[in-house]
Amino acid sequence: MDEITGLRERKKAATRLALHESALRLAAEQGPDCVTIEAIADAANVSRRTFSNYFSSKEEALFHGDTVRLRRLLQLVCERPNTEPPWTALSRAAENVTRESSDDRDGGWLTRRRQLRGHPGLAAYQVAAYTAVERELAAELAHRLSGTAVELRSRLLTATFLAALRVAIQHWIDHPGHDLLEIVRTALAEVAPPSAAAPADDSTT
Amino acid sequence: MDEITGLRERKKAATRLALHESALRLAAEQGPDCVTIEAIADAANVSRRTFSNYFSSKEEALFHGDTVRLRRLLQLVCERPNTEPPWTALSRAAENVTRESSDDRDGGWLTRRRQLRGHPGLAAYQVAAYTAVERELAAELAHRLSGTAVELRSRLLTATFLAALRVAIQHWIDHPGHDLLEIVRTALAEVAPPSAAAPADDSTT
DNA sequence: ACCGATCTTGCCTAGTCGGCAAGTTTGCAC
DNA sequence: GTGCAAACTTGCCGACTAGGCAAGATCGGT
Repeated sequence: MDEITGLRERKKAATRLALHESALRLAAEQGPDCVTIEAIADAANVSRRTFSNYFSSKEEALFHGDTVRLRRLLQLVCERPNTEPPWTALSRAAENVTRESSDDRDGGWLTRRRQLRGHPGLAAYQVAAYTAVERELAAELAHRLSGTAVELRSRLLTATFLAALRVAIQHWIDHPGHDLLEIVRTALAEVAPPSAAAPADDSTT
Repeated sequence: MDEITGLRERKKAATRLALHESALRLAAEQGPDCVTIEAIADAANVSRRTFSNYFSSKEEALFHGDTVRLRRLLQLVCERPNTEPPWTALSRAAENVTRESSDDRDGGWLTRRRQLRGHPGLAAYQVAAYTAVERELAAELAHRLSGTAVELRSRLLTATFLAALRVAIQHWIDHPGHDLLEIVRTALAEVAPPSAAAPADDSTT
């Protein structure tokens, strides 16, 4: 990708990451509602106003990680060969992004995330992160479909896929000790459309 | 159900409905961001403070209709016989709630709703309404499942079903002139798990 | 008719969101 | 290096929101 970027871009990415991690840490420690934007900004050593330059709300900062992963997922799907059937492209991309994620998650991530579990007003924002890419992902899949009602079917495929992915990750957060990749595979297989033949278990990246 | 309620309950329902409809109308007319809570409250002839007694945000008021329908859906699913396979119970309940909805929607509903289409920050709240019932619905479905990983499978089933329902309705809003019930049927059939045999087309309510 | 529960309303505080205008940092061309 | 333009940070500001609290109004049951 864009390996080398200027100093400016790197600083921006650092600030955004610092804000995101401060938000996650503080929310896990004190509860999401007790944390003010000002506290998050302070923890990241920027002004309250700068926070607003990066995120439009506490919740957006909290789920920035999810947003990044989902955009990465979209990118991976776009990079898969056009000849690949839609569901296969989705599954392979999901497996890859799952593998990638397990690398750059630090130790405290799961713990903090688990402390935010079940908070009612928060789950909404997580789902919002998923639906934000839904239309773009559906548009990409539409290229790979043929037949009637392509638009409806691509949106259904995408929505189903994202829903399964979301449930898999939530299930993993709720039940410690399982292997995320395995849960993701199980979930995707469970909701795979009949059109998608049982995927051969080769690791053709 | 609870046919006869006291005056108090009826008044509460009326104000809640008035607030909801004022919100929908004003948001469609002036754009969702330009409308203040005060304006909505004024249009419904209550104080700004009373609005907060009913809804915790503009968006919650906007999508109150969706929330009601989804809770009704949950109720219908619970009322279906326990012997019915999960996906059948879901599909039948969805068809019924769709039929019911087409009655009590006034003429301007679809028009107003279409004007809110595509607003980015708004779609998030709609999805939130769906996920609010997801866990409850999954819990009900868990009773009807057997085998391994009941929790994961019931959540997957629910998430898939709700995603399909949401996409169907959005598709109907985006593309005027189609029959909602038909779109819902098509969508549900498209994502039906292989375990659910093609449903016989009898109208056993 | 009365009382207690519940609902409405206004007041008030803390917090959020985003425009604006300095002041500062970065990228780049010379 | 120097200088300039674009982009970023920051504080200040006003409009809006969320929700606690208490006074008054309304409803339901006896």
